[in-house]
Amino acid sequence: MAEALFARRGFAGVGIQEVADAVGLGKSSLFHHFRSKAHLYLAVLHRVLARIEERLAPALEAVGDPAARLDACIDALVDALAEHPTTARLLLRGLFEDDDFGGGAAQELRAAEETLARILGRFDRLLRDGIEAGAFHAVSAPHTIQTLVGATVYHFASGEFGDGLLGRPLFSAEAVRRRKAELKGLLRRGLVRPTETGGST
Amino acid sequence: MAEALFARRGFAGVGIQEVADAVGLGKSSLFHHFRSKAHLYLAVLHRVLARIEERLAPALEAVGDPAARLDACIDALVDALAEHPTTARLLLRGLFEDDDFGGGAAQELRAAEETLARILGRFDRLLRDGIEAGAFHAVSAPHTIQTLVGATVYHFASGEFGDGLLGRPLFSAEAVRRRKAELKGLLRRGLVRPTETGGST
DNA sequence: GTCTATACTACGATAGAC
DNA sequence: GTCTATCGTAGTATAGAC
Repeated sequence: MAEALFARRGFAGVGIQEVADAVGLGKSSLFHHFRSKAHLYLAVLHRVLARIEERLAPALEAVGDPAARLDACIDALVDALAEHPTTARLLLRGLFEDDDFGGGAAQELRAAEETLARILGRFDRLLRDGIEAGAFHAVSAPHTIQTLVGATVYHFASGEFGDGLLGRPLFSAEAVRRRKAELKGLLRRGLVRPTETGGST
Repeated sequence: MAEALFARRGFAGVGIQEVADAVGLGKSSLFHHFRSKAHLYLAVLHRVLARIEERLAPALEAVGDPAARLDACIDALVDALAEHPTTARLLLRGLFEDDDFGGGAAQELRAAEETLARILGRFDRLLRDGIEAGAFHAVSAPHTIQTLVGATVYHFASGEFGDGLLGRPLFSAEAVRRRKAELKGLLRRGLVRPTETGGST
């Protein structure tokens, strides 16, 4: 699959030939389905973003206690990223990489950017609502989003390095479960304001 | 500088020609200083890692209250990453990217990996010491390191995306100052255990 | 230590047969 | 819709003059 190749080595690091071999076609056949390499790459990226958005939608649209909503979002995001080892890497590349797509695929680029903006806009609203309601500490929403992205997307994109650090595969069921627990624990203590009724001690 | 080029577009995305033009030399002259493109890239990466280690050393070697040491490390790490816009991007690539350096530059690759391991080993010890001393909550040290890396390295590597999210340049003095404050606040509440004397409320 | 020239390969992309 | 063949460019790397 082209997705795995681009996730591992990025837009510039993968050749059309390689993709063609992986899907069992000739180079030229790929150009019949995608006008250029940039179109192919952006189509793959957008598909990943759409999948994330779909997985996150229920949790992001839920109503109720902000802290509970946040927990649900963390669970959904981690589940979405842990589903395929390629997802986080591709997403991380889309976030920080500054490839030159030549302007020919401007429409596909904007489609991906808009999907990303929709997802982040909902996270932003969740955080701001929670702060306004007094459920969260008065943090900066953008900075918290960045921390959240780093703690999830980067984590599952860290590949062999992450495996070595954890001492076990990043995508093992145990490591995924632990990631959720660690992250929710940190946020519950660090972001959620203690309620009046019943201290934690 | 080659550092800026590799930071922006990665190992595969930059050509020797481009680097040569940037430093005002001919292509062939570069091969006189570096045996191959991989050697050049890894030399750049290692230099960045060494710079980080140098900047972090004082904070990591300090003694005293674990919470204060952690704060000092956050400050030092953010300062190091904020010094040049290329540092975090190059570092992030080194962490998650899986380029094929052809095995010819195995020695340079190991040198970079060892420097990275030294830095992370010290962070690991700081966290474990703090947990053992009862100053930190009983979190997973590797997971916390991943969160920390994501919250710092990813953040300063996020480029235009981060600029847009924050509404101001990532590397502006105000944004850097805010990053430190947000991060230290999250960790003080989320990682550091409240002391017996004097609750926060 | 830097240059020109070149070898050789791979790249993205196109044309046209089937 | 897939193929073979090919174009033009750019890639890494080497050889050898200065």
